[in-house]
Amino acid sequence: MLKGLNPQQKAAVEYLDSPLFLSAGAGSGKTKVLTHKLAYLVKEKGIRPHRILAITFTKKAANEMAERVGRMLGIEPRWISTFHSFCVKVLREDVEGLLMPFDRRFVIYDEDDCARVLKDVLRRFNRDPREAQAAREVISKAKQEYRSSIVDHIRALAYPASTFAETAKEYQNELERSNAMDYDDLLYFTVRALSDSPEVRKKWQEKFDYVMIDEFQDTNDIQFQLIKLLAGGKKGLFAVGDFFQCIYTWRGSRPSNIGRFIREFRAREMRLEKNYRSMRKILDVANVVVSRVDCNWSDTVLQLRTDTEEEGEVKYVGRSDGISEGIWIAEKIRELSADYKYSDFAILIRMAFLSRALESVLMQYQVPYTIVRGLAFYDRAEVKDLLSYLRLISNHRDKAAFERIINTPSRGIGKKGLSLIRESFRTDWLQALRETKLPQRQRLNVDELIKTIEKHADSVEERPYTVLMDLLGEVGYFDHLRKEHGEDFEERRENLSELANVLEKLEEEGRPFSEFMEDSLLSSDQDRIGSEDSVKILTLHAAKGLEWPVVFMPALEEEIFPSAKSMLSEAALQEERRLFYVGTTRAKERLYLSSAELRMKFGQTMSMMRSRYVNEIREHLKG
DNA sequence: CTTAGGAAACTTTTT
DNA sequence: GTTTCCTAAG
Repeated sequence: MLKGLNPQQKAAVEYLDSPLFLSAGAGSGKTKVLTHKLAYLVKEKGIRPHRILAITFTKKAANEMAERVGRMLGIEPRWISTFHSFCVKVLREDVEGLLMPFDRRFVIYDEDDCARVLKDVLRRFNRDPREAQAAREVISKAKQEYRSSIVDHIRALAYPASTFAETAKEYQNELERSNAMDYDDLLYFTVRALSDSPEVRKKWQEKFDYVMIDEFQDTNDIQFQLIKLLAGGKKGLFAVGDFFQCIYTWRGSRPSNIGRFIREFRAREMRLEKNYRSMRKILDVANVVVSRVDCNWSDTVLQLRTDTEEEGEVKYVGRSDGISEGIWIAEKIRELSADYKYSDFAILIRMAFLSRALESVLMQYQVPYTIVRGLAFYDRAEVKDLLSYLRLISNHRDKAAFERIINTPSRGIGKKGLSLIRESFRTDWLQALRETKLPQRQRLNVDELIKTIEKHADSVEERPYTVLMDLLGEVGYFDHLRKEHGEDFEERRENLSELANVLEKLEEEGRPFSEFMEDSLLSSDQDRIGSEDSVKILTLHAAKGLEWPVVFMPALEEEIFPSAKSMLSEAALQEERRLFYVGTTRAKERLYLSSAELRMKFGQTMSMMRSRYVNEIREHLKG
């Protein structure tokens, strides 16, 4: 289990005397330490694999870790997962019987569903539904900070955040009536379950002999709370992180959790600074960037070292506009494609909209590419519509699903009809649909819908594919598509047949529909990176933890990277710098930086200034 | 209630 | 350049 590890890695694997924090620089082999440590605990220390809990940042990291450990041990430990999917497991077992307004079949709402609910609530309070985004952020933050009363906490905030207190209350009521949780709720209610019930706490504390957490710099308050509850004084506690790669403070990460972990758990601290990923020139640049990152809680500056003799290449080019920048990238990829596969290339962008220009150029040059976020498959309107039908059929309380499909295809139910139906809601939407008084034409349409829902209610869980195929005809969905989206009807039908394929496979394997929904909601962008041989285009955030032989970082321009909004605060600028560091350290052999003088933004051509980061590393660039 | 047309906002980053 | 929201006529 210790073979192939350097002395520092080996020390971290073997150390068991107290909780341990491992500060692991980019490319220093932290995943290796995590997997070897897990295997070591099982093989050398006789701990049973399912008594080890390992929490990772993304599902992709969890799967990879499980697979690697599986190869070493012959079995895959059961408890390698993300915070969110771990919480779902806890809640499915223990949410009932805790005086909580959910039952174990609760569903998870994505941002779209949450926005739907929030907009409706805001409208009822005579407020602008466009505030939904702001309200969502306030509510999310309050839950992440884990206050005993979310509503009181919001009321006490500074204006205008405080005005969302009532909104938050009603939003939560609506989620509870739908038996639905948002992403934050998964953590919030898990922590509540563990803190409120000594029995539940004991059960989960005793389940694990050893707890390890990856990417610790990006944990938030409530996640720290959860770890504390699970730790329950055990010394088998191991966290790995790198302050310099903390890039999620905007959504609540607390890099200070590192210091807190060391203090509160009296953890031993170890470091890994030897880099096994990047060639020398890339590391030189990364070290310049990292030396400018403020880190006031540590006196030792991170300095990555490597033994490799190979130099690699770092190059910067400036181009006149976004298109010629794209052309330069496409030609470079062509030139290098003699020595590399397409999947060896990644283009890392600061903002999603930057993928547009790149996309059209790569298409012209016939370079196969995959945009990792773009529009995710499950975000397509037609896919969401049909999934909402299935959701409503399986959970008659699902408000977001109900509102999505009640008038899709059109049943003549508009604002008026919808508010009548909402008023009759008592137990679920099926009941509300039955009891609402409606004009005759609408009544007939709604009766059809009720019949459809009732007909499939018992089979949707086991036979989602069969139900989907029936549904398409019964509600006349293709007619609706042809009428509403004549131009790209074919494309949309393709998407639906892809959904059908997925569900057919699910049905054949005998996996339930709810499990499928859960999986797709808890997977990250990274999980959607396939193994196909194509150039990957993704945001820097999505690139965290990944690596490629050749990395492009285009659009290095002021107001893009660093972003305009980050310039308002020093803390945000610091985070941008860390993000730039994360970007440069994704590259193994070649790193190509570029910028353009003119760039299309909001459909207008803007004149851009070269990013400060390019100037800072100038002496390390050639060309 | 639907539809068409036009204004306005929109771009950080996401489990 | 695109999506989303609003309005006024049918």
